[in-house]
Amino acid sequence: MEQRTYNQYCATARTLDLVGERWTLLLIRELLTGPKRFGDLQASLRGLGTGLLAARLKHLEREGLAHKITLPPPARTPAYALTEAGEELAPAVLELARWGLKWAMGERRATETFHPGWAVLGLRACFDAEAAAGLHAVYEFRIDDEWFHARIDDGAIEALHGPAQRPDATVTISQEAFLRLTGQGLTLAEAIETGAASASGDTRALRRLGDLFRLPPSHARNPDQPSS
Amino acid sequence: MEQRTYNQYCATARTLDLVGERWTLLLIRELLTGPKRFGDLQASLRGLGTGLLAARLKHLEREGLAHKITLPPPARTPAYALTEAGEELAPAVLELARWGLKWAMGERRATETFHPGWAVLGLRACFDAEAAAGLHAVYEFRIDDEWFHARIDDGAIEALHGPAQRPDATVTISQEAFLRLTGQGLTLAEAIETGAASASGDTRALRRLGDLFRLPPSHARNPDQPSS
DNA sequence: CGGCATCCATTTTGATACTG
DNA sequence: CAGTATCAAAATGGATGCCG
Repeated sequence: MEQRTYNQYCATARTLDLVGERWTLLLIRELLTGPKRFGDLQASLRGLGTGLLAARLKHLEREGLAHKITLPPPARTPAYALTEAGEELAPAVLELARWGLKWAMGERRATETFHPGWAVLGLRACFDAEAAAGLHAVYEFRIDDEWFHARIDDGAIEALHGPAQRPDATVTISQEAFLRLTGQGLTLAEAIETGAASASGDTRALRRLGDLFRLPPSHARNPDQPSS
Repeated sequence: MEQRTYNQYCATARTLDLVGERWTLLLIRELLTGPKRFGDLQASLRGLGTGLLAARLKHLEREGLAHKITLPPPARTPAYALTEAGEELAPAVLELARWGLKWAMGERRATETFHPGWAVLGLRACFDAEAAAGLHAVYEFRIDDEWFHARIDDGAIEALHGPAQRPDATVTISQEAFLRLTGQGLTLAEAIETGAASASGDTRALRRLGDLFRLPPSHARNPDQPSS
């Protein structure tokens, strides 16, 4: 299958031939925060059946965007990770995310699922390199039972699933509060005050955390309905 | 219709709900070089039928990404143009293009169509803002019977379909030669030497032209087949 | 748990014919 | 031209069932 192509000698069209089918870019989004297991991928992507997921993963493997790995001990379980080519789709995915933050985000709809990893990728989309000048710090985020870490090195950020080895600071927060943190005006300081979050570790690193991310001004027009 | 949604409270997924369907991003790509008429859009997108094209345009209108306009006199014919929200998809589309230039371009396949407008957008994707420091110039490109112009203002570039009002320099070139110019190592100077292109106008502006665009090193793995 | 195969109802698409 | 109507082919989704 998968013979459907735009048949255009155009870089955009060629890219969309590879990653433009339904679910594919969301699969890549999932893998951008680190390797994931088959079941975890499916759990994150409601509506994507096992058959189509297997087909999409095979496609990504065949095209050299992802590969099957065995997680390091003690896990030793199969998982999927991005190749270099796959990782390099990050700028494109983050641009789509930035556009969505500005033009399409609004309120969460009742039918919509949410996973903290998406917001962690949102951190990357909102990262302000200038604001991070001179900063070298590793933050750990514990959101309900999912842990993430972000490593900031000057103007660069890396945001991955899983605990940090040696975090400079740790933030523990409920998924619900984290959602408001990234999606709305709630600041980390406010979340801590109200008890929705708690933080520990290097105080200087924590003070800078709030300034590292900059949400684009929202111009979303239809915040509540899928608009037909 | 159009009720199919990922139902995820995620900026990337929301964006793909709006522009992730087949043809939609290519439609936006077409409009990024300026307003286009229904028929011209269809001519650029082989395989897209009139029915689907009409549906996609309606969708873009409903979502506020494009709108129907009447071309200024003497044309006075209907066309479609991007709104501000639509224009702002340019960074995402250009990132997809940059990825494609690096990882998916290779040789042109026998079945593939090509339109100069795509390469003009490629100029934007390859534009090197640093190299354009201090430059303010308008270039006109005449590629077979299609004319384009690029306005460079320091680190900014604008690349649109249609003639320039007052170009500083004009380059006339065959579509075939233009293709090699952007897709391969051929330089403008070489093209002019071999007679494939001719240039006129401000000499200083023309001399800088060749340095304004930087192709990413190609890592394309399967240059010739749609790979199943 | 990971992953493929199968069957089936529903959508989406592609191609073409047709109308103002 | 611009756009609708129509229909066949393909992709999707959902539910299983199976096998290591």
